[in-house]
Amino acid sequence: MSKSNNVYKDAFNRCLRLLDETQSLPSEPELGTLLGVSRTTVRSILSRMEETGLIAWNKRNKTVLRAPRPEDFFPEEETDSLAEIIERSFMRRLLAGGAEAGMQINELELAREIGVGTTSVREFLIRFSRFGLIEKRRNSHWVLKGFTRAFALELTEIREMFELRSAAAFAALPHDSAVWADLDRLEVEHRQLASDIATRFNEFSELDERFHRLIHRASHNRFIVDFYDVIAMIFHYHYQWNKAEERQRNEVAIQEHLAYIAALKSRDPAKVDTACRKHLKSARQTLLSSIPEGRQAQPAGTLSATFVRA
Amino acid sequence: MSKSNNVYKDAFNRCLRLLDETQSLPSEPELGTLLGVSRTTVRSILSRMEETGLIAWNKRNKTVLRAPRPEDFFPEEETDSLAEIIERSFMRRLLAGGAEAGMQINELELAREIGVGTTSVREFLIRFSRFGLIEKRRNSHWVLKGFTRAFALELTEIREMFELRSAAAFAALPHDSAVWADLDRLEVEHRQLASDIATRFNEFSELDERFHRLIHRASHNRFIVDFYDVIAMIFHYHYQWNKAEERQRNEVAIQEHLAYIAALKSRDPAKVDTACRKHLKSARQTLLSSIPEGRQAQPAGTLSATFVRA
DNA sequence: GTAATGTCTTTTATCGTGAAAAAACATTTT
DNA sequence: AAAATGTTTTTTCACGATAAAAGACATTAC
Repeated sequence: MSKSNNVYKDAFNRCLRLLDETQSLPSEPELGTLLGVSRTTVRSILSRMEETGLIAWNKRNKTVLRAPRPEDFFPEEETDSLAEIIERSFMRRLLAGGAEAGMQINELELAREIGVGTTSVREFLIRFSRFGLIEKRRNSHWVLKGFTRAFALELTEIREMFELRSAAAFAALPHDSAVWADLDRLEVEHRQLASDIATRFNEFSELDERFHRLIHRASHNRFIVDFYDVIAMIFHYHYQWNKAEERQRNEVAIQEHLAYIAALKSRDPAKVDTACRKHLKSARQTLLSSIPEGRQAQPAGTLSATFVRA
Repeated sequence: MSKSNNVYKDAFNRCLRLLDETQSLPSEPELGTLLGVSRTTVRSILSRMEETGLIAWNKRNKTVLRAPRPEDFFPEEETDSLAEIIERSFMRRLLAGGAEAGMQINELELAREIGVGTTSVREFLIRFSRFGLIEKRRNSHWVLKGFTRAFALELTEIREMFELRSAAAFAALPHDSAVWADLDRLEVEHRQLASDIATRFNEFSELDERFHRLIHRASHNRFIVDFYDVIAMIFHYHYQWNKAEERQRNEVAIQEHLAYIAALKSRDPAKVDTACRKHLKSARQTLLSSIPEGRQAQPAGTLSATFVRA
């Protein structure tokens, strides 16, 4: 089957949305930059749009003929990259229960169950290993370390160390730094979300990530910045997993963020430290409360073969 | 060509060295544990040893017939795993000069030059990416970030954060913890090396790694423990690269380690902090001094095609 | 009956291959 | 001549296949 053309399909869908806004599309290189793909892919997209009567295409002229209809779009599930598919599938198994620490992970079985090649699974596992949830035995299988309380505590320990340092660095940034404008914009977004919390509370997790990434970036340290990938990944699945009291949790977090932002703007190290610690403490609490120690295993019969008892 | 049998060859060589010490070899499972390989590999080894007249093998009886000769060993270079070969080759290019930040890394070219498949190179690059020296552009090539002064500073910043915390945790460990015996043994080894420094100064880097890993382990945090892989990797190549004043540097480091060990044994947090800081400071100095900012690029003609100007 | 050996099965490591996508080069248009 | 389009080449991504190595099961030895 070689390679799926999800890059093309995803870019095509995104390009369709552009059609609503304009009468004619920009040049090929410009479209490429806009969509984040090469000109080769742009031309494939344009070809199909011409074929399906969406545009008239003649050299530099790309006139929009009609608005896109739902059936013009490629199905959502065909636009995901293999890596995303594998990650989702793997995380579902990991969080579904029955995945206890010490179990073996079978590459071949995982590949079969997801319906992909072993190479993709191997590469995924290698990439995934930096999250500290799995470990490789030399010349042999992977071992699951488990999404345990210990894991959450180790993760938050580093997070707190890194964020306190980043926040201090942030507050020390010169007045003319561009980050202050970024922070102002994020503050506005926080206030907007706070006032619409009843309907939009599920938009918080995305805002949360952008806010913390901005702060971590102030460290100017690639290891700190990169570590946020681990946190983001865990929180992403954690948010999906634990919907209990989501609205209230997010409401509290927004207020903590606003206090945190105010402290940063004061540029007073002590205030920053206090606000940061307070928020990190409740973030840790939230994460820990979602990990019931001694999670019950599923009946053996329904247990997927991906994770195998050692 | 599929898979090389380097596991077998390496284990065979190690098993040859066992022959000197005993009259007869232990059971197959026991040998497997000893050599860190499966029984399948053990049996291959025994088969060959029988064929070449090294042992007489009949079921449980594995009698040594003669001492191994140099020609019995497999050549060293055939015992390396592909990952090691690729890493060495990659690092040589990286440190050889001409590899400037921003250059593109070409998987296919790298694979061709080393003489391996692209899959192995891809997997290596994914694993290697956690060291922070390269970065992947989505759907595209890898970008070299360069072994620069900035990299060294970011690395040491994290190292210092982690080691200070680990050292404090170490000193707080209960008296009956097994680590104190480990520390005592390391202290003895340090003293021995110090007295033989003239001839054995090059053995320090291995001792250095063991010492720091022991300390980091006291953090009981997988992210801290794993991060030492990054440090170890950089120092490993750094030691190979920068041989200037190696003996004197190591002599100083040993004394700092001994002071550090004494501080740990005192279990006085303030003393530990001071000794740790002092050592980390000179370690950073050493690393930084080996990175000449604005390293000169080689003439374009001799430049390997692995790294390509963007 | 425990622990070894002997045999068979499964999994991992690596390659070559081919399609998707990017990138490079050549040509045309404004 | 700068920037677009048209064309060709190269690289990345993903797969199935195969030998090495691990692991599981069956049998034998102590």
